Amino acid sequence: MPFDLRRPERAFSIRQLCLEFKCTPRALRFYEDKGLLAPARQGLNRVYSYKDRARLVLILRGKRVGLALAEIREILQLYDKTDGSAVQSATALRKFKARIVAMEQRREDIDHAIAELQDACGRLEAMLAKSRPDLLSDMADFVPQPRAAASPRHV
Amino acid sequence: MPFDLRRPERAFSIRQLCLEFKCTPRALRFYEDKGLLAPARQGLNRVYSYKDRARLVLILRGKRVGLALAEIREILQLYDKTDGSAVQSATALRKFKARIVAMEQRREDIDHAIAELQDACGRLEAMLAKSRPDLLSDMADFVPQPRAAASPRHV
DNA sequence: TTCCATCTTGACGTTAACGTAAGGCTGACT
DNA sequence: AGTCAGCCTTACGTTAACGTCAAGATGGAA
Repeated sequence: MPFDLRRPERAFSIRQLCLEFKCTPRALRFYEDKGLLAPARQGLNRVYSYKDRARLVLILRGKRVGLALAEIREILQLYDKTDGSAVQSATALRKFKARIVAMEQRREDIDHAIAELQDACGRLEAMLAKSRPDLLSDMADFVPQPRAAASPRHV
Repeated sequence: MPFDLRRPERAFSIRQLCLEFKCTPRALRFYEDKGLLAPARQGLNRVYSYKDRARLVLILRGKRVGLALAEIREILQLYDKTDGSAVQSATALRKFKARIVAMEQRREDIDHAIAELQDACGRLEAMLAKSRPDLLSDMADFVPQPRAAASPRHV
């Protein structure tokens, strides 16, 4: 037992993370190549810490919301530099705020899209309810919100 | 006056749409190539109707929320087939609902991301308020909403 | 008529984000 | 000792979404 196994979950192999997050070793190495991750090494093998794992969570979430790896890296670097000089922190703060604005814009896009899809669903259901109600029977439908709750408060 | 100019805004040249939506002619032709748009022609030239313009709005929004063109096309085709057979409509309905679920997942991702960024902002601002309050003066800050109860400090 | 801007259709180039195959190290079994 | 799984690096291939010429049609202004 070469290493601390009392808390075996404090370190992860590349395979473990890949299984957990449904991605491939190639992807993780690629992120490393691009400067988004920097796992420790045990010989040649990569050893991912909890911090690395947390970064990976951020990376994958960033990807899901449509950010490019370069943008995600920049955000992660801002996090890293949070304890730098005051001027650096001020710069970081500005960029964070810009990011937030952009994100909220995307959220509105998503709300629009959802509203439109729900609208289409509503029309389709109304149509089918008249013509072929039998086809509606096995649908796992939660009724689309009574229309009032589109996107009430902008956080 | 070759065409109806009493409502000049009912038809658009490729350039007009590009200016309005900040994209390039190449992009619009590309979308056409991929089956997302099908503008009319006047000779060789493309003439975009209001319906085409509406489709473009959907396309661009889809892009912003991270959908691939192929996915957007599928959604647009579902809209188109809404008036097809009942069975087709039922299929469309199912797919719409799946889309909605996926979209709501993305919305949660975005909410997470925003929350994290705001948390980082909060910490940075607190830090700067103590060390260099002068650097905070010119920031266009709306204070990040009081949130639920301050910020529960689990990373 | 000539010229220019704006449109068109190819066709090849580019970037991002990996996939995939080739060849090699290394520790654990058998 | 062999071999096998799992990791490594290197390097070329692939897909999406366009960008970027090149070469030609066209309609209006000088």
